[in-house]
Amino acid sequence: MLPKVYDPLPVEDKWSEIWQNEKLFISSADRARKPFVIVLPPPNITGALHMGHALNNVLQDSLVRYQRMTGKEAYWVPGTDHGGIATQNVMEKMLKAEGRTKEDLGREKFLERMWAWYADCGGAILNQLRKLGCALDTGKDNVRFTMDAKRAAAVFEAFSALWKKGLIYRGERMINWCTRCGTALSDIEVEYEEEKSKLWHIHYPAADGSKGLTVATTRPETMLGDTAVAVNPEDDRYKALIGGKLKLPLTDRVIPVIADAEVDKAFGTGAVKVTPAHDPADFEIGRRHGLEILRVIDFAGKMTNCPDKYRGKSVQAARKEVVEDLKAGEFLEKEEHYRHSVNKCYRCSQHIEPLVSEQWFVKMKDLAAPAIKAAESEEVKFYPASWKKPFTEWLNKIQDWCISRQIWWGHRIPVWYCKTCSTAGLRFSAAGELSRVSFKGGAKPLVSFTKPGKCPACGGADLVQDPDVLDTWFSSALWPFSVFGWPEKTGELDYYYPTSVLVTGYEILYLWVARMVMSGIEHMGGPPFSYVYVHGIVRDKHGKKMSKSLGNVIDPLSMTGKYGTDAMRFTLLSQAAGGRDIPFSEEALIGGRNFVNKIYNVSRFIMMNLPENSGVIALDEKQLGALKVSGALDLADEWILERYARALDEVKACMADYDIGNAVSAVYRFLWDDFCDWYLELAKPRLETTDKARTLGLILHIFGGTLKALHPFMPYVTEELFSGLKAYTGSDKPFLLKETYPEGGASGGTADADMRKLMGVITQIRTLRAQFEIPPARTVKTLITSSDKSALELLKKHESYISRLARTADMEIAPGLAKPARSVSALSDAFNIYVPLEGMIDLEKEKARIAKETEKLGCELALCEGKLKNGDFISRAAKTEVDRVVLRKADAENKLKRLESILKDLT
RNA sequence: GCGCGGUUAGCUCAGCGGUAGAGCGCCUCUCUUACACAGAGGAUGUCACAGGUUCAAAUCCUGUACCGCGCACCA
Repeated sequence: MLPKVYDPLPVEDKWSEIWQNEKLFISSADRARKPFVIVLPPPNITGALHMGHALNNVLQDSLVRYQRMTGKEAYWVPGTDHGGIATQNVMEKMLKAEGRTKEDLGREKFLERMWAWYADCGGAILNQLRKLGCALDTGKDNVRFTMDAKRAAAVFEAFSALWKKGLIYRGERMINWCTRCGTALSDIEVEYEEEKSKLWHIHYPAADGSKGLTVATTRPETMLGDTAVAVNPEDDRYKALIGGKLKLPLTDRVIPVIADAEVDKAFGTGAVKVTPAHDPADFEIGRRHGLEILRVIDFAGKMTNCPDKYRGKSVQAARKEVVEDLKAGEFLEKEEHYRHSVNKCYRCSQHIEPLVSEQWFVKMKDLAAPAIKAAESEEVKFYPASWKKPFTEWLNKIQDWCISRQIWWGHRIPVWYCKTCSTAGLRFSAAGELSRVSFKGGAKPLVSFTKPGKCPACGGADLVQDPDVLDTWFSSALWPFSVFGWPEKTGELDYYYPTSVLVTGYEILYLWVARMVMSGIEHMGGPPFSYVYVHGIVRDKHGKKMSKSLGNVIDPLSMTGKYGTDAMRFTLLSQAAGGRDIPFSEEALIGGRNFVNKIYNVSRFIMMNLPENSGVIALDEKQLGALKVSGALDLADEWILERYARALDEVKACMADYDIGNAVSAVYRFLWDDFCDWYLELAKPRLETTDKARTLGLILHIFGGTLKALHPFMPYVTEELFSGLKAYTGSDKPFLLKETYPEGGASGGTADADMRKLMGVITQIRTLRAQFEIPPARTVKTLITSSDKSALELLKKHESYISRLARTADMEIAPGLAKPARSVSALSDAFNIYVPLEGMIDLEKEKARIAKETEKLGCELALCEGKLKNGDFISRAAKTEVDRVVLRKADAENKLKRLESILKDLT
């Protein structure tokens, strides 16, 4: 005897292993079939997968499996991402726990550790993806890594091509510097957070001893690097001072007052201290006016180039001291409370220092233009479409991309320098490693994948590589074609590129998606995918972002362990609609688990009824067709086939729109509401008769098809149950993924309408029973009458449905039946239903029921009458609508009349 | 400041021009031989607010409020 409750774990372990061993998910460039390709957004090898990954992967898996079953050569390309700064940070933390730093190890040893970590963590991630049921082949030769040899070749090719086109350059610019990570970041890697702070008003006296002026700042410590004060040229308060000199407090420097139209007269005091080295806006002012760039904060976030007392102090400490000293010197006019946003590193949340530094950049304007066009023309189409605008707007405002990172883990910049020729431009650390390069100092770049044999200028062989690595997103940007071996012209590349759809969260739309589109167009001549399915973020149940510090992280694997993978997939998918964020709670998984159990129990029910060794009994399409033609099918059979077809049609329509959530719930509703609650209940008695084989055949046909239909969404339970029924369904395919997705093609016959009539009657009788507290086990006598003879015939013909599902006995179905005394009544369509209840009847209760019903119908009638009296409605509304209202009115009138007569008889 | 999304049953959300829906929760009855992770029945909403368009508005338009998220500026 099968257990009553489904146990997912052994099933999942079994199938995930079999699927991998059988190489079920591998794809070959089969030119006879249309490809459907998704490249997996490669997870960073920073640790375990989180809920967001689970959602992302479950969505992709559903698409891939569905497309595979509808006949496409579906391929989901797996891989992992080295994850640059994020992963290096993980390693640094581990080293810290050992009491060491990466410098203790040195670059080479550190990288060895990183590769060992990749082997562990990368493997673990693939394992987790397998557990989620992902149709990814995780075999060694199929899994890519953003830093493996082929991807390294792609990175070099891209860098070199952009360099040759003059799109990559090295320059001194204002960049975002994370003092904790010790590296430059691109503009989109900075996050902003509102913080309470102060606005300090500082008086700068004039150099000649006159009054001077007052500036307002949120960063007093940067005054040590001021090289001017700017005012608006139209500002009458300061016009006289323009061109004059000010004495910079706390220093012995004198700085000019300059006029710049960008200065907002209304903000603060209307006078701006200008620190070109440490503020992007000031940098621009400095550039316009040829101001000196005086760096007072170094790469470690410590003060430098300033009076001794501040030197070497942190920015925070210096700020405090500077404010105190200003106060002591009576330069501080006031302190205002002020809220403003501070820049934070997206990887470590520490403050970002804007500083001027020499870095590698990619010129973006020319690359962005065709990408904007692709989005606007919908060559690349977004789901939901609302992402198109932010996407193009971001590209329109794009700035050059800082691609160099001062970390060790990543693709080393493929640029070499001759020690002899470039001495002035190179700086070495104490350990003898090249630590910084300056083109301003004369370093001459040689772009090469491997170390060049000799310097083309002096013939010397002493060449060193640029110490920096590339932004991790540089290699990610190439992913949709690097995975297929680009720049080699491989068969895979030719067959699979461009890919079909990219599934990703909106948080990396600019970091990743935009850059893939640009690189695809630049290097491959066309966008890397035609659709971008943008999903939301999985949040906690209060809508808060899950984070370790908040302690609200839900681990997907512990959830699948507790509720089963299929349950979690179902829950995520049904909530994923519309690309919005998903508030996720453990309780939500219960619904999914219950559904899985329901499916399992259908199978269990079927198994219990199957004759042993019967061979194939499921009906195929041909047999069904024949039965239909010969009229051998019962109304319920016709009905369930119609509902089944309609559900499948809905799935098809939804999937075409990437509306996976609604596709799943269409099958859910069909299986649970139609198939289980009505059809199986009606089929039960027939399983005791000579109709058994035919009924079982139909059940197997539909249930087998439903399992196929559900398989893309809930792969494990469907595979397990389908395989258990194979001997009876006659399937010759080893796996559901090899089956053809069932087709709908609902015909719109009369079965549904007829069945609705019966269901209405049944529901009414059930309601009466419940309201008059008739024990479920007890049968009741029931009379059904109507003036509609053909409708009565329908009931008469299917009397057994009613007696079975409403537990009636001695039913009388005939026209003109009088309401028996001491009976309760209900209306359904054209039917009057009477249930005699000697002794049990509560007259007042029945009267109240009928009164309530009468009131409802009265409202309905009034509504219809109101509409029909309205001349505008008659003349302007669609004719079908007017007809409908006329019918509704007639129906309400008719029912009211019947109720009235029932009430009269009620004594 | 600009933009995007949200505001519907206690909770989470679907519906997006023709009589308010689902799941969970709640109440009543039932361990009826697939399933109590179930079945049957029930209660519950001026669809944020104000205008407008329309014969008809939760649904379209405009504005307001509140919530969330981007982007920019914040000296």
